[in-house]
Amino acid sequence: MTTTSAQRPQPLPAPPAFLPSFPSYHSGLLGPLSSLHPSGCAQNGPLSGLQFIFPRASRALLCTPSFSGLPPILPQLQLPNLHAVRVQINAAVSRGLRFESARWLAYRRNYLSITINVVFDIPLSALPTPQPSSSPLLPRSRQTVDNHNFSIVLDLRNGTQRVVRVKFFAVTVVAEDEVNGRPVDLIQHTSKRDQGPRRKPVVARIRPTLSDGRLSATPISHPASLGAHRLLEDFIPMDRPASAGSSNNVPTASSSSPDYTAGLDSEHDQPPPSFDSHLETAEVVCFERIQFKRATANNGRKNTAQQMFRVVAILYAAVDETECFDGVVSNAEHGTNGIRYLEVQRVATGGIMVRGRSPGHYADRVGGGGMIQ
DNA sequence: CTCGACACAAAGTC
DNA sequence: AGACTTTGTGTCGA
Repeated sequence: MTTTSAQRPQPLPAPPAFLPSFPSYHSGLLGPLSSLHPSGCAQNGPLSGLQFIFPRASRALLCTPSFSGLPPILPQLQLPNLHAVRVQINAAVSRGLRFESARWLAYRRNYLSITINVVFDIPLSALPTPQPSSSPLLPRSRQTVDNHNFSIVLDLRNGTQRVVRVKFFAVTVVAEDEVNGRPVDLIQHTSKRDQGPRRKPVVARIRPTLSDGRLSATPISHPASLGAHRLLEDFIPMDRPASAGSSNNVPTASSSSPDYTAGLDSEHDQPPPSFDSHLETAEVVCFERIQFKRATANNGRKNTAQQMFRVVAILYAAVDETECFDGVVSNAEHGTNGIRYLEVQRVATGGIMVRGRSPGHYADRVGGGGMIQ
């Protein structure tokens, strides 16, 4: 049976037309400020878990759940002069979620876009030389970490500590069960969707920006702005060096490169961690074409526990693996070329209900959202 | 029931 | 304006 336009439900409804009347923030680190980003994106939220981004020009109003973080436990990030660094991860689900019946709702087969940037809160007076003078015309909030060395204080098994130099920073996005924290697979498609490979979101290098005690001055920007590193076609294999001419605009995945397209195709193998091998780093990383691999259980069923997932953005500090051999490291990933990724901080959304079937399946149910079984 | 695959069609882009 | 691309989702079989 063919699908007619009359049968085909409308795409995602317009996000809520109301706006929060007061500003609030991504994490507890932030102070009060309503800001206008250089990109032209003002940002407010959350209001009852809502966060709004107002993109430049005529793009539709975006709507994202707010991400919140727990205080980092270990390791501690610091400057060479031992000045501690506060970290803020700004993350947004800039596409793919609806807010319906007072909860966030996703469809397993619809794409999510997740945008991340990272701000280090450091008094500029605490920065050792060289000061970030390479960009004197940029606002302070746009200055990056490039000219500075950061270190991680690593606890060792013998009870002492070691200061380990950070080679670079990286972020990734994962999902988990809201209640028990068990991992929930995310998959990333290429533009070929079903015809192309699928795999876990990569661990992508990122260049944090610096804030002089004004973390909220650098909100997340829309991925279309600021030259965000858009991980659209980012299917470069872990061990293949990035070519100098590689471009994110050129699809790199194809059926002729099967060696790195296995990804999640095998249900029997746990997919290995994937690491973005781009030498280029960006201040904003956007993971696009992300899907939940499975739906939540008991969607809308009465008298059953509604399972919820959450999206988690993680910041890693990449260090030399040889310096971690006797370290007490709980959350870390092994990279390639002797790199170890130590988790610095993570932020997560609240619960998201993920529907596994088409919207039409739910449309004629009571309340438009509940499966009554 | 769930999930992957195939398919159609609307909207966006070139 | 038309072709092509992208993506939401209807449907079906395993």
